[in-house]
Amino acid sequence: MAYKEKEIEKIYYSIGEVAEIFDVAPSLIRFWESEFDLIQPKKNRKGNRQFTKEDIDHVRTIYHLVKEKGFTLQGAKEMLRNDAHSVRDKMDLLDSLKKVRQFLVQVREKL
Amino acid sequence: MAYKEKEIEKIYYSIGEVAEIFDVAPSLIRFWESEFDLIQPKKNRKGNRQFTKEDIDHVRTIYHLVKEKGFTLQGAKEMLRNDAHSVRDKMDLLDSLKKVRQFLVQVREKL
DNA sequence: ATTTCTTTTTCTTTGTACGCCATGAGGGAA
DNA sequence: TTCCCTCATGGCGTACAAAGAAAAAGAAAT
Repeated sequence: MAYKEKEIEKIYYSIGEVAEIFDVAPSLIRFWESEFDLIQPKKNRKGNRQFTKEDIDHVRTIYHLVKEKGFTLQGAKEMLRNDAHSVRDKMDLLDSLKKVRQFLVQVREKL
Repeated sequence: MAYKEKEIEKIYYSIGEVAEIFDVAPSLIRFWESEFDLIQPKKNRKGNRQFTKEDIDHVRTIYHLVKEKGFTLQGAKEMLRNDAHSVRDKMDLLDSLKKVRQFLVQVREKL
């Protein structure tokens, strides 16, 4: 299982691999990179992008805002202006609040 | 000041007045009405839209999500799926959280 | 007060600019 | 062959804006 171990511990991921993770085209990853400062993968001397897990997590944040939450690119940029790291957590908190409210509404309806 | 009193207590507002409030074109208000169930102003028998203050507040919610927060129309619709009333409040809470975090980061930097 | 003319506001339908990518050319490295 | 690069161009749908017609509201004159 040495190979598998190596896979798990892989440091860099190609743009094709990243694209596959999110089921999007590589061109979209490149486009987002051109739009968002948050995405800045290293490039080897050949020019190929090398994504770390952290880079991929940044892509995940963009994906979350744009594809799941429905922000425009401009809106996503605004969201990222202050705090890039915890935006996803806060959006999830927002969802939690909505769920809590939903629950309370149901409780009230029972009374 | 009877006239002014009457103005203040006005019940219905025209689409032009509503558009002016948000500094947008009347056509945009009509378009939003066609897109969002939340906006459903009464129409007189001539067909002219008559917006109550509550209707205007619904427009304000759409404006907030689309023009200030940067949601796509689809994203805004998703936000409104569960709870139309308190979305604005929650988004403001989100902003508050961001401000609190910003403050804490600054405090940490001082140490 | 009423008629006439002009401007404003509204309506629905149709048109369109731009955001958000996708595709293609032309090429390099493994 | 396959995956990657840059740069240019293409294209589809979103998000409105414009066009055209009709009604209403002023304004001027009688």
